[in-house]
Amino acid sequence: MSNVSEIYEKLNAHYGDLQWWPAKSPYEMIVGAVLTQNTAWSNVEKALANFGENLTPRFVLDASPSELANVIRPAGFFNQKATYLKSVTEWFARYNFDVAAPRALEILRPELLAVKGVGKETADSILLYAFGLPTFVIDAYTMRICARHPIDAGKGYDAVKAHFEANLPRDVQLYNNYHAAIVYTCKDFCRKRNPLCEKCPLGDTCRRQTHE
DNA sequence: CGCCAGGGCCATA
DNA sequence: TATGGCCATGGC
Repeated sequence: MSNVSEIYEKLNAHYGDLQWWPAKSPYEMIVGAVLTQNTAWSNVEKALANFGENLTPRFVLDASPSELANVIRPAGFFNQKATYLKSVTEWFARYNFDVAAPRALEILRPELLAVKGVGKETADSILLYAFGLPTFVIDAYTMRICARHPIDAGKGYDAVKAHFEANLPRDVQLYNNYHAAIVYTCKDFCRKRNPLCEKCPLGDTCRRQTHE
């Protein structure tokens, strides 16, 4: 029984089965994954809302860089992200903007990592939450949980990802739910500024019981 | 006012 | 391979 699975049991007991990502469609999920890079989700929501009826691959591909940048302005880094959205959408076009057909993780992940603006976290998020493939997502929240709890996951994205996957059944629903629960936990309790360790589902194993 | 947010790219050593 | 600078908005 590893700490990885023990922590999951506690999170699942608190949050239940989330089966998550705040998006109405796979393409919206992909756009959100890029827009949320080092950005508060509240700002991503504003940018997504700015698309209106234009949250489509066609609009993103056809819009001028400055036009697209203006739409996503509230999400920050808008010039970079405009080009990133175009490049990831061009990649998605290879698959007819369709996530339904069977895809191999071993093919899609290297392809995504070769896309400008798609790093490991964004790639894994897209693969797990849009394509439904079993790859564990590591983000700043996951790193924070690892730092505050007795999880000897090693250092760096690849090591932490490998540690989680090695200690869990290779299951898409589980990966989805686990990462979602980590995000909820960090937003609700395990915050950087005002952590609520007393009420946190993981409070009993937290190394940071006291607030500075 | 400063710090932070669900990263990633690029230059440099 | 591993840092550091850079990108930028909005909430607190």
